[in-house]
Amino acid sequence: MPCMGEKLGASVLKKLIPKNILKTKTHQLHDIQALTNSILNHIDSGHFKKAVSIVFSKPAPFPFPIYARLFQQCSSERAAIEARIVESHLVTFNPRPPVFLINRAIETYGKCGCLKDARGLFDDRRQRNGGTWNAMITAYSQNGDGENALLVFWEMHRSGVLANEITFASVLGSCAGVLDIYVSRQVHGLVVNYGFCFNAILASSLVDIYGKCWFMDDARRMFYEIRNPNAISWNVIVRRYLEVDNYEEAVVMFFKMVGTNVMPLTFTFSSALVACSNIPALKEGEQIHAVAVKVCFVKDKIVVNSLINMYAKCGDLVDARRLFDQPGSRDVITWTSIVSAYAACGRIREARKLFNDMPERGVISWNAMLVGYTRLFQWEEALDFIFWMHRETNDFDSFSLSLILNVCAGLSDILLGKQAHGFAYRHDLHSNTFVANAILDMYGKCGSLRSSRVWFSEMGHLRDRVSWNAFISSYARHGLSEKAIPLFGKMILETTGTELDFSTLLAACANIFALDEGKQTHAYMLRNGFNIDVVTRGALVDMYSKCRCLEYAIKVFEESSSSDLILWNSMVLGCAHNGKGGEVLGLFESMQEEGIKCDNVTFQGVLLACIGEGFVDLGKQYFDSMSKDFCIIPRLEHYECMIELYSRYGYMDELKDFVQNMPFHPTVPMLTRIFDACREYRHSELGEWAAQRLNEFKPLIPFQFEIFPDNHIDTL
DNA sequence: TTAGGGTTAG
Repeated sequence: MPCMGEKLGASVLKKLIPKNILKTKTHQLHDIQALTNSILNHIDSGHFKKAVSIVFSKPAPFPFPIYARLFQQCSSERAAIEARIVESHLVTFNPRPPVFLINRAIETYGKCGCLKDARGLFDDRRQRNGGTWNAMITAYSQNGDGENALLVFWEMHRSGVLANEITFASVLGSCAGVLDIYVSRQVHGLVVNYGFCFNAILASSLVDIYGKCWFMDDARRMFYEIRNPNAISWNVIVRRYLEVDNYEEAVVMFFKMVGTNVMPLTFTFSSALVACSNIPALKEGEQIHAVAVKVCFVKDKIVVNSLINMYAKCGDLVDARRLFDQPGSRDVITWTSIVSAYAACGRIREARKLFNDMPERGVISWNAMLVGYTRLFQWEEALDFIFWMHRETNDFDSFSLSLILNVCAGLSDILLGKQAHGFAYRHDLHSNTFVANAILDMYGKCGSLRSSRVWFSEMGHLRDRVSWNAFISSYARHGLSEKAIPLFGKMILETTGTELDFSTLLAACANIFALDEGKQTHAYMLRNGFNIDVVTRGALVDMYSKCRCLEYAIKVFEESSSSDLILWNSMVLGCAHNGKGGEVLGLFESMQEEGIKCDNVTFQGVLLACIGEGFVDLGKQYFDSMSKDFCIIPRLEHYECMIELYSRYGYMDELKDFVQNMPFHPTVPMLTRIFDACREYRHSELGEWAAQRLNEFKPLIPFQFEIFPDNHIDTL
């Protein structure tokens, strides 16, 4: 029953409004209500575009929440056309739409990548509040236009509009894109002034920015200012340490994170495992594996793939294989990881068997096999593989092409090399620095100094220190050191005097044993007050050692107390090449005492020292401890050293045992060395075996195949 | 109502 008041009100209304108008209005209201319901039903049943298609069926405004809902749908579906329809309806039937809906529209356009539409709405100054500024800054920031985001932010700041935490989140995101440290520091100052520096999101963004700018001290300081770092904060610090190549610290931070009971993200696991792979740090990798088991991440494909890689790179192929063999889904990355694991450590047959079984292959899978062949100098097999690759796929990238050029260089096949050069040219890969240097190296190793010269000149701005070294080495290889000397002048002109360039120059001197020029360079640096950093010092040690001036090399080395591995390796190899085996072993001991982690180069020096000094048993001990104690997979050169060690001192039984248990077939130089040793020490059984294997090698196949069937462009 | 990090293979 309606009450008296309602009855009275209704009768007054009836008297005031003419009967027909009231009827129309009521009708319209009913219509809009029906249409609104219909729109909402369409959205709820997943037919959002159908909902938008009927908005103009009645010439009247909707309640504001309906527009908000429609914009929200447009955002999540990235539907630009629909967004324009909704905005058009909004402004047509609402002469002054509320600011919050304008902000929604700007956000929606931002999400759809329509920055011009967003800016059009933003530029109507009559309707703006703080949210409008935020929406515009976010729109630019999310579309990778950090510069404009920052410009709008400075305009906002100048206009006296107060920023909030959301504003800074977008602004800092833009700083991370622009990577301008001066601007970033100014924004950091404002975050502090506004009192937002305890906001974990903003502080994590600052950690991210400093890390991306390689200011890790600032990043670390910022990180420790976060009261309760969350999973993203930890993820940022681990990732940033990884990307500045500070792998140890990335691993340390991962374990600190685990200690605080914050659940690591998949991203964090993969970053920490990559860091372990690069050190390499097997024990820590195993501990991360244990954490992954504990928090039930071992079913995650990315974590499993990262674990396989970690085990493989740390030399634990057994565990890598165990993970690969366990039931669960494998993808192309899982397969490529295991193929690469076998190929990289010389077990090329097993790698190939797995490769043949792959359900699908990507360019990286092909490249991984090719890396295996080239590391073992199996040029013929590599070439067959390239032919097969060419038949099966068109997917070649700059990495494949660099490897193909290495194979051409290994085979000294300039015709094939020129075809590869033509292929690079046609596919616009020749301007990639790696490819360009591989082309230069190929011409040098194939003996075409003229082509080297032309290509070196064409490389122009692409030239780097690798190019200079490759170019100058090709002169040295041709016994034309004198002709290389005038190049130094040009090189100095081109690479205007930073320490890095001096190290290039010194490396070039070392390559051609130009002691005088090396000394002059050293003197020039001292006279002109150039800082001798660790890289230059390594180059000086290397140059003096190669030029048989070990006394100077030691002096330069001893002037520094650096623990840089490359510098120590330069000294180790320098002593090894100058027949100072005792000093090498002394340096190796000092490295252990000072906690400097050895790598494969150090062990090469150590094994060379054992050869020089006749320490056969000790050499074997060092060889075994490489993988056992140092997680370093022996490379071809280490196997060569062991063969030389046994051959030179007549340890024929040990030689036989060693050679027949190698994870790959011996190369021609290895077989030749074994054969010679067998003749010298009269070991007919092994000698016959070596001779038989040598006879199996056919002479190099003369050029008869067309890898790249199109006409090649001979740019030279 | 609106922010941050961004994955593994050569």
